[in-house]
Amino acid sequence: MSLEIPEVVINRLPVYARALATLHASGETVVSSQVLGEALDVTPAQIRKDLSYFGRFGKQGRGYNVPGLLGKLQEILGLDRRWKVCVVGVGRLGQAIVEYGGFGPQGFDILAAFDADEAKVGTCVGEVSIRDISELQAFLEEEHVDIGVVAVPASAAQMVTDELVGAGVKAILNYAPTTATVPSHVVIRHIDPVLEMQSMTFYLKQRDSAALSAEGPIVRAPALGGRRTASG
Amino acid sequence: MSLEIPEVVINRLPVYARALATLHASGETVVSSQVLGEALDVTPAQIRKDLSYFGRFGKQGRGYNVPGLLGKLQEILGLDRRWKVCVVGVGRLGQAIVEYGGFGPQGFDILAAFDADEAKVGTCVGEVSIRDISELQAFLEEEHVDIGVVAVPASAAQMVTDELVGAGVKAILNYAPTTATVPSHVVIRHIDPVLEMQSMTFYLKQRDSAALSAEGPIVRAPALGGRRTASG
DNA sequence: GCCTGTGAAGGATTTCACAGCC
DNA sequence: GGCTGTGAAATCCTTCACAGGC
Repeated sequence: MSLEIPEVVINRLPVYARALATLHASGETVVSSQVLGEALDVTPAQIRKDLSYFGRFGKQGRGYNVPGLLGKLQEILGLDRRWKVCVVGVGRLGQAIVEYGGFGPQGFDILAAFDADEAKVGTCVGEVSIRDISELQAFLEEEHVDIGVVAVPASAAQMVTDELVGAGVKAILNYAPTTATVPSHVVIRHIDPVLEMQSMTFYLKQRDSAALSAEGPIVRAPALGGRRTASG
Repeated sequence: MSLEIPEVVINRLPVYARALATLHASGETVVSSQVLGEALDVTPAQIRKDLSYFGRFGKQGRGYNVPGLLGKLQEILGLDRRWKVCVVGVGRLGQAIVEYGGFGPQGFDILAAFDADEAKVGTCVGEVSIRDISELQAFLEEEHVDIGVVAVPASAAQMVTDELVGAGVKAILNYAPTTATVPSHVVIRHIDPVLEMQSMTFYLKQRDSAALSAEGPIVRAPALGGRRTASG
């Protein structure tokens, strides 16, 4: 056992899981790789190959049991438990993240938020209290926080990231518009709508100029958005 | 001429451009692929190869001229002009997007926002007025909107996406937690922090269980966040 | 000496195509 | 007949390594 699993495969699993949850909610009990693939713009072969890294979940002639496969994927991804999250930076963006109701139902608990602004410290955003950034390290270690969310200005992002890593956080979601780097034993993902737009304009530009001339590079068609992603 | 350019390459260009802008702002005038790569966690060979799709921008023995390469990348990506954006859905998320100040300085003008809620129509978020969703099609065609941002509930995302595509929008940034699909002549990117977290937990789980047993699949180390989609 | 640009090599990922089973 | 699971083939992407130029 113990095959090497490509990261691209891991990134697609939550997408499959989400689609299965939707099917499940609407009462579907079986789905084929064909049908699932059409909904997600992925080839059926890719879905089957991806799943085959982890086991044999389907039935020939029928397809996959929806709740069954959903459960397996949740188990594989570690979504059958809850994870501790903290947010660093409570500006507009950080506030929106803390107030966004989408993390809790998916198993991610935002335990606390941190900021350097004295005026904010001690207040709350929703249920989450804002603490002084100087307490970050101690809190992370005491609470065994799993995921750190970075929502500070670009200029502070690497420093905050280093602090999170220093305190043993193993996964970071970076909303700051800069590339923070981490040691190889830590996972980091970047969310940046501007970068997404800036790569799309390349294709918009192609199309524009194609109307006028036959110049410019030819371009392959994209699939499965972003990162991504990659985004993405 | 006219080589096929991989999408992964296009997705990295904005990352390079952003790093160059930062270097430029701090007064640097030249940079080598080595140094740029260290800052971004990308191999120097990859940077050189990526750039080589578009031309020869460096000087042997020295590296790249920072403002020069930055300008070239902006030109390649179409960032030397402004783009028209509209936002569909003005809930909490849509509001945060419209109020976020980061798009304007990068050349993206949010012209309008649309919502189905009668109570919101006619009001403003910052400088942007909220219009009735029924006016979407007419507005898009009249204003030649380039990019549509989807910030509606998952259940409405595909319908809104189809409307955008139907009115000729060629690029879509989807914030809804669902996979909307588009015809191949349209580009779409998805932004979903929950999916990003859900793929990171896979690695967190690995680490946890690795401490207890030698079981579970071995995993390859990731690089360059997101996008992954990015995804991003 | 240092660094780019790039063919060629090596690896990774996707797709094909079909045996096997329901 | 329909569909999975999977080796093999094909494609795509990254890395190597070095010629060429500053």
